[in-house]
Amino acid sequence: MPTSMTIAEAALATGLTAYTLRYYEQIGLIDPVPRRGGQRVYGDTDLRLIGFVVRLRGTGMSMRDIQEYVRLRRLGETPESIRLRGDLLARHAAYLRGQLVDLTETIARLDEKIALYRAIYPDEPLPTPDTTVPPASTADTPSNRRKHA
Amino acid sequence: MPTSMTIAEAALATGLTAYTLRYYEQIGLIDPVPRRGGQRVYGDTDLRLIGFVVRLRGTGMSMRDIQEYVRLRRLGETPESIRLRGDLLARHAAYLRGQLVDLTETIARLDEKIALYRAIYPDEPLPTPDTTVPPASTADTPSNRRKHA
DNA sequence: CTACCCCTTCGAGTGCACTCGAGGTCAAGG
DNA sequence: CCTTGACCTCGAGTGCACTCGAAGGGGTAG
Repeated sequence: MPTSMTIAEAALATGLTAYTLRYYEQIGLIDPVPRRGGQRVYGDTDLRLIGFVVRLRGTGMSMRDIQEYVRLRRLGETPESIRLRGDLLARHAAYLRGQLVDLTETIARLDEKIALYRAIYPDEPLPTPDTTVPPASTADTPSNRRKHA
Repeated sequence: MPTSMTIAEAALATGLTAYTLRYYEQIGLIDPVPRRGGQRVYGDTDLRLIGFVVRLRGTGMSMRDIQEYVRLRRLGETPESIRLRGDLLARHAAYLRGQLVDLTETIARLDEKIALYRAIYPDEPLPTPDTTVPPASTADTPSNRRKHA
């Protein structure tokens, strides 16, 4: 059976709030969700698009560009639409590659500075800056992670 | 001779606007800049701190955390201040490592999707997604690059 | 039939990070 | 001396991305 969720369930599943889901639909960041008895019913495809949109937002694509992407999707599988979507995503990928470099550099600088500080007052046994991933503790107030970097 | 710049020059040098420099000072994101005849005179150390702050902002540290960092700096080289600064930076570094992973994953997914699109209508000779860095073309309207991701 | 609950729309409010304009000061050049 | 230009402060305005409350509706349980 195809999943079919209420807005509250979809909110749970996507990590967004019901408010935000309605807002995203209103501004065309996601396609209009089909209604039953006036109420939104979220299906698999809706959920997948939302997930993708959230990921794009999370990596800093502007609402405007995402709106454009979703608009192109609605046009169907025409050569034009497909080419433009590819271009849009390719541009964002290029942007992300740039970020990756900046990020790496910033991490290196921070590690240097931290090492300096620790060298002066090493109360804690320096936690060797390796490549494993501690569960990102900055940012993220309860219930609303947003904006990757 | 130590550099000493007007606010306009400092703006040029940091890539911020004069408005933003005053704003950052006002909210304590940077230390108060010394005045001569009422006008701000930016020296090397000011510029260096601003550069660091811009980098932190660029990688998504909140204004609040940066304010805290700068406040700690102003307390001088006490054990307390140094330890707390180290912790603050270490937390941000951990956060960035998390981002790095997300970013890498998103790039991989985008490349997949792009390859799919290109496979359907390959008008352009697929630009092999390698690790070199094309000059990040998304975002960045003239004069005001902001917010990394 | 009445509660109850979750849903609906609409419009207003919030917080962040700038961004700008008005009105004033000051130092250098003509 | 007077103008010019860059700077100053203060307060208000902007754009983004939510976030919320009020008022009302539909469907199921008792």
